[in-house]
Amino acid sequence: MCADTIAFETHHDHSRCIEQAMDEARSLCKARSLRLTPIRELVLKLVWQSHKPLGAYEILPALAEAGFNSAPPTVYRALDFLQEQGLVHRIAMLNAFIGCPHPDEAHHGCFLVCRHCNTAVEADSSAAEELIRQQASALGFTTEQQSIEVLGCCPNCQEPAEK
Amino acid sequence: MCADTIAFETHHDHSRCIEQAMDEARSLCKARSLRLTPIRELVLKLVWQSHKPLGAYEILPALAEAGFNSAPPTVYRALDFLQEQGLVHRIAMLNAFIGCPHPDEAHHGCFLVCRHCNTAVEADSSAAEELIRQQASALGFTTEQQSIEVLGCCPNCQEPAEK
DNA sequence: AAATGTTCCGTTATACTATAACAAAACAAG
DNA sequence: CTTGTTTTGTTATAGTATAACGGAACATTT
Repeated sequence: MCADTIAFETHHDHSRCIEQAMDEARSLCKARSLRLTPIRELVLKLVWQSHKPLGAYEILPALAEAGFNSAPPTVYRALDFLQEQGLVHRIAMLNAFIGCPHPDEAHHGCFLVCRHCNTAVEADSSAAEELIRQQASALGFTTEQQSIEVLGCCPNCQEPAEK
Repeated sequence: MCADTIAFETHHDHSRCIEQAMDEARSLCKARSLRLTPIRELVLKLVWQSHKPLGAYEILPALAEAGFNSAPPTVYRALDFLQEQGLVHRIAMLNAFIGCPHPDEAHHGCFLVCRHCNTAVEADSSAAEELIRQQASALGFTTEQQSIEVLGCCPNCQEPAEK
């Protein structure tokens, strides 16, 4: 499993994560002739404010501060767009959204979410996914979309916060 | 992957599924000295009415008909109990609940949900789970709880309802 | 630049999902 | 039968998400 474990590196330069994500988003939208509007850009940036999944309603106040309309449909529309383009993922267990570190390649991903610090890492789960796909296929089931989510304890929280 | 694919068998005798599930629940609760109260029993039976995941609010009217109080906390309390005892699982993608065909063994399970007919099958995913657990472990992440959910098309819906 | 069709956004209302908090009832054990 | 515990009733509210419609912004063609 290769993963962007940078999220688990406590003191990484997070501004670079944000910059890179925004750059990728811009070039990806350009390549696809899609409009990364100010709202969509801001929502993406807010989601990338940390490596912790963010609820839709946590985004609203920041939208309001930035002078935008801030009713739920606004943020959900932006999140829908970003999800469709693979720029963010939704974590169903948490009803929350997290930025995708490699939106170029189509994938589902496997999310490791720490119960203690709430940090989530997206790990490549292609081996497990393929295994599941094949086993489902043996039952006559055609896989269209997978969701693999793991709750547990990240490396930083192992010692200090037992239970 | 071994799975109770009976859910995909269109004309199976479903009353036997229900009976077996209720029997197992009764003996399991007896063995654990827990009370399978009338409400809990009814909720479990309702969840087992079909092999399609059921929303909590779809259970309420049936509770009311049966003469019980039917406010949300009633059904959520019952569902919480049933989940804790492994008698039902919650499918996060759907905000819905489904009966567990083998509540005796602790497990997470992998749910194959058909987009068309909504039928869900619980498949054993221990191989994939172990793979994920090991890979997470290599990143220093301790797995506590896994959720594997698959959307797709079941064997019965393959031909008729393409897209 | 004006007209036109499309996409995006603002706005209001509402649906759906889930839990908090506290009192009353049922139960189990001594 | 009394006491402590578990379960249920009840009211209220929190949290998550979408429907529907009109208006604004944008891209394209003339």
